[in-house]
Amino acid sequence: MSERFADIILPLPLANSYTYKIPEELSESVKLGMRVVVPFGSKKIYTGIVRYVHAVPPKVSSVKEIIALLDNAPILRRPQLPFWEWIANYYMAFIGDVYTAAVPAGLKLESETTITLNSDFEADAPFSEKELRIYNALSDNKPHSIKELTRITGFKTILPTVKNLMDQGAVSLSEELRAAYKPKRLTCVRLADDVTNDEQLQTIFDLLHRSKKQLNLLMVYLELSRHLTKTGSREVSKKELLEQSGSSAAVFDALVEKKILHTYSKEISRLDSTQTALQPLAVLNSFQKTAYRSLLSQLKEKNVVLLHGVTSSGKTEIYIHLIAETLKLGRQVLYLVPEIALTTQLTQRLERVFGNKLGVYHSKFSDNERVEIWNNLLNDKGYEIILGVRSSVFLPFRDLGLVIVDEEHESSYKQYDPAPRYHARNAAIVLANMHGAKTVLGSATPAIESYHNALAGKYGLVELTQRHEEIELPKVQTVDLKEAYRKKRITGHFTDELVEKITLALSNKEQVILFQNRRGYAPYIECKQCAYVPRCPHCDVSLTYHKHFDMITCHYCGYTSKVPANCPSCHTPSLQTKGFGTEQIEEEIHALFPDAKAARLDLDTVRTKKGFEKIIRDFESHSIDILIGTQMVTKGLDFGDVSLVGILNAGNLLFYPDFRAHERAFQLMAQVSGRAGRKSKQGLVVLQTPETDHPVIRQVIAHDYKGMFATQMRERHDFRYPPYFRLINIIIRHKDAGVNNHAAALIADELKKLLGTRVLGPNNPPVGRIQNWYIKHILLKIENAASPDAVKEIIRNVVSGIQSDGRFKSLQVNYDVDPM
DNA sequence: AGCACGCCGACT
DNA sequence: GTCGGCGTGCTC
Repeated sequence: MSERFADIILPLPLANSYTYKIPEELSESVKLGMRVVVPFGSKKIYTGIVRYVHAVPPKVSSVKEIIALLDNAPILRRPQLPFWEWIANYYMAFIGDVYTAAVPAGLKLESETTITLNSDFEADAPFSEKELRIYNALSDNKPHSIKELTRITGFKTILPTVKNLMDQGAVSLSEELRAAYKPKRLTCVRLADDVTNDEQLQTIFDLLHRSKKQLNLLMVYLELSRHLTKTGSREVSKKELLEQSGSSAAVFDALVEKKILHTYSKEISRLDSTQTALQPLAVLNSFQKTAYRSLLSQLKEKNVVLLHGVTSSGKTEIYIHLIAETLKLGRQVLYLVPEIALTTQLTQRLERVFGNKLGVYHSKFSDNERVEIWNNLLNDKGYEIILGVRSSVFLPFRDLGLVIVDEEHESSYKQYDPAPRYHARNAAIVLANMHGAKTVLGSATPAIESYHNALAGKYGLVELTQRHEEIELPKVQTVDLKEAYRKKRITGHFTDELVEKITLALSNKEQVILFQNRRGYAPYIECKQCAYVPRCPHCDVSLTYHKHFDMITCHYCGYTSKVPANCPSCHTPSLQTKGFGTEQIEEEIHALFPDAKAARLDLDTVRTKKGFEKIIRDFESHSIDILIGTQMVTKGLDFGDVSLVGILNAGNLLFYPDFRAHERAFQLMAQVSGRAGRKSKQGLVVLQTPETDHPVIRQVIAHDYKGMFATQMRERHDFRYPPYFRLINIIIRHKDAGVNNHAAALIADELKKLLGTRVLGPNNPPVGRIQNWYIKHILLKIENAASPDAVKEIIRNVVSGIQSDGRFKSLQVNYDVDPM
């Protein structure tokens, strides 16, 4: 039989795929989408994905062999590989980076790759010296990683020898690699088998009449297990029993010893599937019904429909009805949400209706939990609905019928930091098309692009203008910050008007949300003598002050230092904090309203999965009166008793050097305003701004999304921005500022020769140096009619031309397609 | 990404 | 005279 080869995707930022020989014994079993273990370079072993199987030997002198096949069946399903390829191509990313982002780490262990001795091995030929050394190193019967073996034996390259040993059957890859994921187990308790009726139970009670604690524990068990009621029993865990009864493990052990209780181990899902009774679908109100019907009929015509519904119009209820319809057809649903923020309240709502058909996937989950979701989906164990953030577009769906992208305007759908720089909303639409599924985009303040697509007929459009339960849209009142400062009618960052309204709300036992967009306004230290500002030694930014630790930190590279006692420049003790963030607002609130309970909701207080939920619960239960937050408070949280929302400084939002600044400012202010208002009482928004007459401010006051849209479309057209043009940002980095400038200028010149005025720059990004890498940007504005593929090809050619120039060897070039 | 190879500074 | 710094190129 002829030799077979496989092209393998490696979890590395590499442009080319690598071809390996398929060992004879695996030639029948290696299939697309399966995981294989391959050697790469002199030392490393990676878990790769089979992309193609073919008979064409690669044009290299030596072809390595696949070491092992990890799967009996592919871990990727039908459209996943083409979907990865689409992302890599559209977003100009390496497919290896897509693989890294898509598959949980537990499914692609690499550096931990370990080797174990086979206990039943019998040698039929003597070992070579090298083989023996490795064999001996493993003779403690513990798994050892390739790295460890290299260290122990002192050999430079041990892989071929390890491979020989594997071929002889002496050693094999440890099971850890195959089963990196271990199911979680839980110790449960039940009554001994021979206790079947009340009479026997009575005997046990008599037996225990001297052992009060044991009797008590037993009673708690009977209660928890509902043994005494007729309506079915439930399982009780040992942990739960001990907690509920307050008993010690000794008391428990005594009952087990007496063979009254019996323990057993149970495999449990790490993902909470609380067994609550399912609720039927809620009845839609008449506005929702109309919208729902319109949605259904438009979904027949269009693949994508935009649901534009004001805050609190009950979009979620409509989604739930759509989900139920999709499930009836036996198809799956992907429900995308921007960040963890939404999931707390939403999970409960969906779980009440769909129970354990719901799987949740978000960034705070451990890798084991991610692997569990992946495997459950892959093996069709349960999940029919996935509620998840951005990266859940990569899960192995069997048959998607519906994709919901909630708060579709949210910029957190765009990944920036590690490549691939993909937009989950747009990628989800492509994924849905690959599945033959429909997509519903939902927002109270749609992205300009989405609303444009809807008006242009590319998407369907359904508008919901009525809030449920007759909640009126809030009244928005502006306060002129400039005037307040001039007339000294301001304390810290609170104008007299805002203080007055907060006082009123608190006296009515109503809750308050204060919004402070910290971005770009982080607190920093300044010398009041010489105006010196401490800056990061590796990046072009000033350091952010953290009062809590009394340290200054760089948000780009993590550089941290103590605050110097004296100014390093003029040596006087004149350093003081400047700017303000939520931390300072919280402090001012404590000074202004010492009796009110205030809490902060921002990245610092939400680091843990519990942190966010606790703050939200405390606010829901009125343990907190005032919630101070960043954008996080805007994300779809519903609280019943918020009567007042304060926006501390709209100027921070309006004067951003970004073509989306006004759109975002409107969205943020509209969304945070939407938190105000209760049944039968109109909410109030106090909007502090340096410019009360700014068009965006006027549109926020009037709740005029369409006005904002019209203004923005004019600007986008005049200045050649999306949705009229596509943007591609080229990010050029080098350790040497001069070389970087030179290279950027050459790339821009070359591109201008080919693409003319579509090329802008090189520009200086807001932060021109990060971790000692100097950065330049070149922005391309491509008309919609042009072929994006052709443009990307031109860019790649120009850049590779420059990179092959000896002067620009260590130049780094990255791309951001559709930058946010 | 990570590792080896290769060419220039501070040490036995 | 060597050890080791990180710049550069390659990995099927």
